[in-house]
Amino acid sequence: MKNRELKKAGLKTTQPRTRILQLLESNTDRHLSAEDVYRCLLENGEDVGLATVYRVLTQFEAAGLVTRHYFEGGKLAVFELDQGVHHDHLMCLKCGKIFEFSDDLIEERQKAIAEKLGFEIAGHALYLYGKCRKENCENFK
Amino acid sequence: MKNRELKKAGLKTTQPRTRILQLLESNTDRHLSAEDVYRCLLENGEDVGLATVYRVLTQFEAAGLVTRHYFEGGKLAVFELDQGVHHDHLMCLKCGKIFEFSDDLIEERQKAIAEKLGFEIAGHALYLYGKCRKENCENFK
DNA sequence: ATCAATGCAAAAACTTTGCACTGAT
DNA sequence: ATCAGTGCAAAGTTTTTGCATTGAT
Repeated sequence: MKNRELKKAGLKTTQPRTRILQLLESNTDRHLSAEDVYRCLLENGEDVGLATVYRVLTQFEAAGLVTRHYFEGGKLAVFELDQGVHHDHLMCLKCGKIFEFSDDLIEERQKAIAEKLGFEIAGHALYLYGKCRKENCENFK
Repeated sequence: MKNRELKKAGLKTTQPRTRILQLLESNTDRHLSAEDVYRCLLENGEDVGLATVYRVLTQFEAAGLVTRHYFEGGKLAVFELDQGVHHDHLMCLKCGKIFEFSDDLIEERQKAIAEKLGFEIAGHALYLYGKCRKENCENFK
C-alpha cells in the first residue's frame, strides 16, 4: 500500500522512500523533523543520508502525502503524514506534545472572512500554544 | 515617544534601536524580515550591522514591542510592530501582501476548544494563505 | 541499459555569538 | 568614567545543491 501511494505520486519505490513513509505511518501522533526521521532511520540500521531525507520529505509534501509545519519558535520544520482529514494544532509549550482538533465553525468563519476580502484561500494554519494538564505533561526534552 | 517605549522596556535609547523602531512604525502595513530592516537602514544611509538588527528585534520581541511571525515557506522570520490590538493574518501567496483581520467568534471557539482539552492558552496564530484580487496584486519580488 | 535516486561533501540561507571598540548616561 | 550597546567576523543551525555512484525497472 505504501508502494501504491508512491506510485500515485509518480515516485519510484525506493528503500529510503518506503522507510520514511513507514516511519511517518507509525508515528501519526508525533510530528517529526527531518533530523528526527534521519536519526530514527539510522537507529534502525537504515543507511540514509540526511539530504535524502530532506529531498524525500519535500517530494512527499509536493505530492500531498505530508504536511510541513512551522511551529512557533520556528527553526526546524516538522512533518506530518496527511491522512486526508483536515485539522488544526494545539501545542504544549511545556512538553511539546501536539493535540489535533477541528472546528467547523472556525473553518466557516475563515472562508467567510476570505471571501469578504476577495481572497481565494489556498491553505490555512491555526496553531494554539499553551500548557496542557500537568498529569499528561512530560518535560520538554 | 519612541524613547518612552524603549525606556519602558529597559532599553537604552540608541541610534539603531530608535531607527529600527521608526522603520517599523512607518511600515505597519508590511511585515519586515531582519534582512529587510537591515537593507532599509543601509539604503537610508544608516550604518548598522545585521547582527545588531537581529539583536534589537529579539529584544523588542522580548519586551513585547514586536511580534515575530513564521509564515508558510518558513525560513526567515518577519517582524511586526505590536500595536496592542490582536489580529490574525491573511497572506497573498502571489504578491506577498499581508492583510489583517480579527474575528471574535473564532477567538471564542479557540478558547472553548482549549478549555475542553484542559489547555491553558498562551498564544495562538492563525494564518490564511491564498490569492488576493488581481487588481490589488503586484508580483512577488 | 537506462535514467532516476542516493550519499556524501560542499554550499547556501538564516541567525547567533565572541570580542574589541564605541557611545549613552 | 562606566558599562551597555555596537559592528565585524566567525561560528552555529537548518536546509539545499553538485556530482559521482547506486539501484529500480
